[in-house]
Amino acid sequence: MTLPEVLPDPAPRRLSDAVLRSATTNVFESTVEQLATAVRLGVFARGEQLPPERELAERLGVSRVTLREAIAALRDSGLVTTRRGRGGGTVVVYDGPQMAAEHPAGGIRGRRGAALADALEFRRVVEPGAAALAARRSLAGDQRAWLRATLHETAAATDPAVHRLADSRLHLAVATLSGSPMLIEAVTRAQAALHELLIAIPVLPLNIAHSDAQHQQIVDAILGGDAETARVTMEEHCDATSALLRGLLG
Amino acid sequence: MTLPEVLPDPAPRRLSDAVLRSATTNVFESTVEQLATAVRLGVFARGEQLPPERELAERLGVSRVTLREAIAALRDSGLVTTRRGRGGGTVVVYDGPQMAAEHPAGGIRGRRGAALADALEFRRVVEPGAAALAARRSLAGDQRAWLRATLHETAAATDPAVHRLADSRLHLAVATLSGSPMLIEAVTRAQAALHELLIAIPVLPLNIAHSDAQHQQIVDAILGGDAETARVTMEEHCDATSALLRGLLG
DNA sequence: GATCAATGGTCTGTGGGCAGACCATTGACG
DNA sequence: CGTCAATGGTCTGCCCACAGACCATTGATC
Repeated sequence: MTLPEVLPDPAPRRLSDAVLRSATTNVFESTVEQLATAVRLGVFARGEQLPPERELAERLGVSRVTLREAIAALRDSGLVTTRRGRGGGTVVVYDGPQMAAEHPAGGIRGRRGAALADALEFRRVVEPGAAALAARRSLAGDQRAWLRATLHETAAATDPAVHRLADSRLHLAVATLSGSPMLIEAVTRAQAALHELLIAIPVLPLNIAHSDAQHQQIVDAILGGDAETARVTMEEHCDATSALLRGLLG
Repeated sequence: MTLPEVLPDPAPRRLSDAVLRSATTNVFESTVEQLATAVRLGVFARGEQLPPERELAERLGVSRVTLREAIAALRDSGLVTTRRGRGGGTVVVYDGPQMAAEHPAGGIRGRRGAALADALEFRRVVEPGAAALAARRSLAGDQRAWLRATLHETAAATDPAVHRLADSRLHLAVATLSGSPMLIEAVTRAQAALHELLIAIPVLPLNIAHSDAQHQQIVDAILGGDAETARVTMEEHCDATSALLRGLLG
């Protein structure tokens, strides 16, 4: 009897194998996942209040009971706290990730590693695309200011954990300014999938400086309406990140 | 009292507005949607059998009862037929879309039009990305043959409805050969969103010839490992399609 | 200081979707 | 020609999620 060999999925040869996806998980878990991701990616900043339960439940297309259970899970994880009464609500207390001191020994392999490699490739397609699209838009004054402010926060962050959070926010801001809901979702999914990996990036000052320089160029290109530069620079940015992570994937 | 004015969503200024999505629909409907889309995009060819219910249910992450209800819906729509017993199963009888004789008067506006414009932009990002990625892969012999065969079917289709179906299959095949599940899903969603629009494309022989020439170039570039040409040509291909559709969006 | 609006917290009944067992039908195969 | 494996069809009990009403707490506001 041979050992059950764990292989990555073979490349599909039939469309039906490639296209049919499962994607069904229970509502509670996906709600927890979505909220936890939003908090961990810095969509809600520390100290910021979540919307009231009734409103948030409607926005997420979920019943209030389920939303409350999800929030309770976040509370148990120490991401948020909740206070009752007028002026109360649920506020974010999350501080930024615990930066990994060491790489996971031996890398990440198998199905898990394949999913991460996939996310890296996906990201390299959608983030440059979003940057180019944002550059083609005629952005309103407050949108331009918001982008500049987000860039500045990222550059100003000294603590690695804070920098990681600000970086996510910047990338999501670029996606948001593309104005394409489908692209925003795509970038969000890529960032969410990679978040745990990105935490493990070596936080050498040189890396951060290089990354911030690219951020600056990307934002300049977007504000200057130079779509091609925005795209290419974002590609290089993604490639730089990938290179740093390549070793982690075994 | 003023009329309730229907505005497109304003561009978000806060990440939470951009990132939090609802995306909750009941399992039955999304299963119907997914299967119907697969059939209409030609993922299952006419005469082809769907996998047995037990297997398909597992692949879709859905209970067999729910899957059966979804299949019943397809049957009611005349997309498939079902026979019992050994050698039985559910067979696709769908022939291809009814090509629209005329453009919808006045174009498609409002929220619906915005979603379609979004899908066009999204497609212009993910399809060229998928083509470039496919070109970078070292494809196996049968994968190369499959791509060539799919291209040939598209070029050989004379009937507009058949051509439409083959075109979808070709684009999905390119995405599949990118090897990235996230990209495959992205392209599938773009194609699904645009399918009803693409049906309305004027089927002038000149348009089809131009489209097929681009298909040929894209496939050549992928088989030749020329990622940049594959990307650029696919971008032009998407742009050409967009231009033909622009008028439909009001 | 009294009021009350805004917010989180709880309860109840209903329905959808599930797992798993079992039934019915058909044709492939010996 | 008989068997039986493969497939669709049905039934039962269970649990999750929902809608919506109601309760409890708090602090703005007057």
